[in-house]
Amino acid sequence: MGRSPACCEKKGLKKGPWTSEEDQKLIHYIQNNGYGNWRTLPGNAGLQRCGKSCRLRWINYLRPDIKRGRFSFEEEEAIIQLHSVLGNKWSAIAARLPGRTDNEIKNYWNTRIRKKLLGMGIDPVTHTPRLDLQGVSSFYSSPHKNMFGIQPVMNPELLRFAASLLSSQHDPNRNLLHQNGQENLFEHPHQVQENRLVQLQNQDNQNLIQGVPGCASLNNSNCVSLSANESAQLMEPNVHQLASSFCHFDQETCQINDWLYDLDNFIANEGNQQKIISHDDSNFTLTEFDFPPPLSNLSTPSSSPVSQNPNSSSCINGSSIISEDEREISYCSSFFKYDYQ
DNA sequence: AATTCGTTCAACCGCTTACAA
DNA sequence: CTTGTAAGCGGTTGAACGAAT
Repeated sequence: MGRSPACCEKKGLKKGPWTSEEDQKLIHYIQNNGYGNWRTLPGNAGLQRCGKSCRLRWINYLRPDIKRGRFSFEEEEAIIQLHSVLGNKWSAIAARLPGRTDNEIKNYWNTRIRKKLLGMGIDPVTHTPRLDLQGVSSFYSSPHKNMFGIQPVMNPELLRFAASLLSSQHDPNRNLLHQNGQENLFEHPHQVQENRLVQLQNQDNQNLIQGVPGCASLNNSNCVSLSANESAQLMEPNVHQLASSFCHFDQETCQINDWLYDLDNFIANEGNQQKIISHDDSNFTLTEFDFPPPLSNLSTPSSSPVSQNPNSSSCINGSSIISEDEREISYCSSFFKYDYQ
């Protein structure tokens, strides 16, 4: 492919912070002429900058529709959810957060959210509990505040469950998951093509649980079971799983109020599939979605607002973070349910 | 008051992608 | 099909700032 633009290598062009005079020149020029050609823009606008620098300055700072200031809690939550699906696709994430730039989100992720997740024992890359940490499970299940003064924010049972599933991937002999039955259970208005319900038997999952640090409390519980094939599918190493990490955090009282519904989900993305392990009062549910087109084909800039409703479903596909079109694309051809009680 | 350390974020750099010739 | 160019993207850097010592 081609090299980077030669304009960046030209000598005599100014680098570094922009002055207000330069800003005014750029704003004035774009307001009158638009920004069709960044290469020729600097010369036409009377700026001693390369087009790349002008573009960046406009997009990240001068654009009139930029929302500046602190990220709201809803925005932060949206970033985490979107990152769990899209990874470091900052521009794709920014496209779903009106008024925020990719650069701003990237910075915010690297300086705040990433540290927060690490502090809570969550791998910010995979969004899974960091199993390398000793006693991570007890960390989550502790009724006390952790070292950061924040109460555990995730459903500890869900964490254990996800940790169990994760751990089983390393040992094919630990196929404790057993498919028990099927039935149609779910019919979504968006043309679900194939529904599947798998009731999971109560099984002795000692081996599985013992393989997970801190999961002893699940001994004798009724662990779910997948077929070997399905288990292997779910446990692909490249699966991204979201241990959705934020909750109702009352900034005034500095207390965790309750589980967000969002917090009871792990979301796994694998190729064109998304798997969500969710939890309600008595059941864990594994939901599997097919994405006919790859994620990269999901629409770009959407003006759909970020959900402001804390009660909205955490299912990424079902939230308003993703546009109706995308939602339609995302809805699945198959639906698995694994009960865990 | 001076220095050190940590954090933030604007800007840069290098690479990839898209597209036209 | 190949090549060159512009635009876009993500990782990284470093100046500025505030807090801690």
